[in-house]
Amino acid sequence: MIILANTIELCKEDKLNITKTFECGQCFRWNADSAGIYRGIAYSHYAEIYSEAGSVYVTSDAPKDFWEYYFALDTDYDKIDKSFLSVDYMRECIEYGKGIRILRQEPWEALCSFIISQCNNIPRIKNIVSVLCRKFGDEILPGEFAFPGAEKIAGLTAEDLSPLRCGYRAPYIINAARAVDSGELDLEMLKTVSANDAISSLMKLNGVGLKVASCAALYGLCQLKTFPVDVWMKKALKAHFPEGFDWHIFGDYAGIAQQYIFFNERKY
DNA sequence: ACCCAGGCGACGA
DNA sequence: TCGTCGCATGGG
Repeated sequence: MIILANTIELCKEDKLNITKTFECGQCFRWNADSAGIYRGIAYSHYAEIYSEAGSVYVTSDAPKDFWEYYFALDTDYDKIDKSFLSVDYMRECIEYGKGIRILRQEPWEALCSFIISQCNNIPRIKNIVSVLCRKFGDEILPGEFAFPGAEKIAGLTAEDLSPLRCGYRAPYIINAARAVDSGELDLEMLKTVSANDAISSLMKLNGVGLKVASCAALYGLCQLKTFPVDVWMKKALKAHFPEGFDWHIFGDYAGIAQQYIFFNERKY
């Protein structure tokens, strides 16, 4: 039995749709039960989150401020959405994805998760991340494990990760953890530089190319200008946008446009 | 048996 | 700069 401190009303559900936000492919640690209650852990805070009667409620031991930060509730999505409407196709994407918010995930967790994501499918990514946490993360509540920090993974070998069954990605994970742990790669600092510089720094890691670096920057470094292009985005760009379309037209919040397009293409 | 999955890096042209 | 291929693993 898990005892949590308190339940808060976080915001109205027109501002935050938890199903879309958790299922749009940006995170791998939140799962709903049959009643639609999401359980997961962010920055070592376990939470239960649900929507009811027009509001989103959070039960956790973390203050409201923390969840406002995590869900980026200070960001004006209505205004940003409007800025995308110069591109015709965005109207249907925004309509379908309304209520998605780009989470401010823990930087190392985002980087590590998206290294795992390469050439993989979402259920298996979630499974590998789950085993990683259960095997190497701190048990913050009975049966609930935090994402293991880079300092923890840095002390392991690729063989130690064999229970994950993550194949050739294991050495990439170890190498990235060591770079972060040693300070050679300063993820907090990369929040403060340009999106392009952040991506370039991430791409110095073995096994981190443009796509993984873009996802780590967008989801873990608050770099909303980055626009990850994967197979789904390539498909979407080909099908719904003119030849030679340049996504930079979406400006400083291109990453949010990307999420709408991606979600509309995959149709969760 | 094949093919693919929110890719990457090495290689050859 | 471009296409091609191997890389582990598991599911359809």
